[in-house]
Amino acid sequence: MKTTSTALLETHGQAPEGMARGGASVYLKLREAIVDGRFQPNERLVEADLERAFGAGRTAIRAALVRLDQEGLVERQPNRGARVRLVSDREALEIEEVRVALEQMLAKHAATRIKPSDVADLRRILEDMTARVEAGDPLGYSELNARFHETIWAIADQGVAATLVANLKSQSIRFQYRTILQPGRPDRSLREHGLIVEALASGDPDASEAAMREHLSRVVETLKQAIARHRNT
Amino acid sequence: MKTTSTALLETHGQAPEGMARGGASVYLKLREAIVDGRFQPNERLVEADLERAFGAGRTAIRAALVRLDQEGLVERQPNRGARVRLVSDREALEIEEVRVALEQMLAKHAATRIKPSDVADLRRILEDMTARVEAGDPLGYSELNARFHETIWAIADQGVAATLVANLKSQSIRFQYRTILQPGRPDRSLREHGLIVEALASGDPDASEAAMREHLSRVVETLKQAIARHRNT
DNA sequence: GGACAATCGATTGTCGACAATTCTATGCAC
DNA sequence: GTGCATAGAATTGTCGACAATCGATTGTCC
Repeated sequence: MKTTSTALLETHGQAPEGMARGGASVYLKLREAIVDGRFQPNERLVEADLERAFGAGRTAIRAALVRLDQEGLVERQPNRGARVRLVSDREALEIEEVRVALEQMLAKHAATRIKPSDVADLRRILEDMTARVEAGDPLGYSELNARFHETIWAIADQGVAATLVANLKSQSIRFQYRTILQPGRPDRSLREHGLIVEALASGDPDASEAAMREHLSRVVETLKQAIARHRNT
Repeated sequence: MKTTSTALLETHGQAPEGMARGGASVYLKLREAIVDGRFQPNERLVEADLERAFGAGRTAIRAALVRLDQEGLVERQPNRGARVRLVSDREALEIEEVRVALEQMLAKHAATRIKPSDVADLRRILEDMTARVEAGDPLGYSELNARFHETIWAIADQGVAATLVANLKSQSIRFQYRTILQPGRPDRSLREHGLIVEALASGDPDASEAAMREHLSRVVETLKQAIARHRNT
């Protein structure tokens, strides 16, 4: 299950040239492994192990770790190695708050640029989401949910904001199921997404921004409750 | 003229341990040099040269470049070295749009946490800003303007958002004078800042958010015009 | 003289070895 | 057994050397 398209991450990393030969992008492989959960939070990332695991030299591993550290997915302490960074409940909430702000803005811009074919795309995704809810498939729903939002980012054509929000998402991915698994949440979520599509389709920036704000504010609220129930700061 | 406090940048970089010995943080020194404009946009950053300039080993230089690349201040092309990244007019606008979204959100949160002493701090800065405008000192004004906003970030206590907005600012620092140097802009800017302080002082989140939005929207508008006049995409 | 190929210098990429540091386990005193 | 110092292993940090690549210059052919 590839969780996020890597396209947005390469905005200013090494260019995605034709072939990813040799140890060209250990970075991407390591990144995917972390985001997909193949490494646990706080798990140590020993360079020698990674060397064997990815068949790359230590130089490449080292560079990848520096990058991922700067990106916030990995935490490096001098002379003490690197670990998968554990994002706290508190920080997950902060991230979600930022997401609200950015996605609002993206929705506003999307409204001014949306084309009929884009509306069709969104409606199609919405239909699929409905099907998944009815099928009781939260995993599939989550996947489509991600695609829904990514589609809006693409329409907005604001590369800077899109990159940021994508990065934030990979950091907080561990928390994504805490919201959608709440009772009654899928149905409400679905309605909210519907309202977003309608607002966008009408081409009204303010309405679209408001609809997105409404939706994500509820997500934050749900997450807050889920975390309060779960306990630990 | 140190342009930005480095505190926010070390959120998850190497820890700012007691002594910055040897080549401990070539990263910070290089970063400062770039942000302060001691390297021109698009200027090549040859590792051997930097080695001599900073008295550090190539390993450290290399790590710093990787970090700065990930951060967006430097652009590295495989086998072709690193350059200071040139952010286009288009991208500067995108960055400013993101800043609007983030600072709105920060203002909203600041309103719910602000203490009387914070209000006093802001008012004091505002007075200094007024003095600089009257003295016709745009450089000093710009400096205080930065401090004004940073103070609000601190009050909001949203580390994630604050870090992002600080990073964005260092990327677009080259554009900061294009807005403030517009005729009539300082006076209007001053009034807008005054309204922000009042809204924050009243503790009203929505009013604070609105005031910040109003202010930064005008900044965006001004920048748009300045760029249109300046020509090049 | 201009287009193209070959060569050379400059620069980056990678590897291996060693130094420095941290972590673990062992031994010892009490 | 507990606390503490010490030795050894594991791991990271740094350096130097060499290979690979790129850019520019030179040389050659037409």
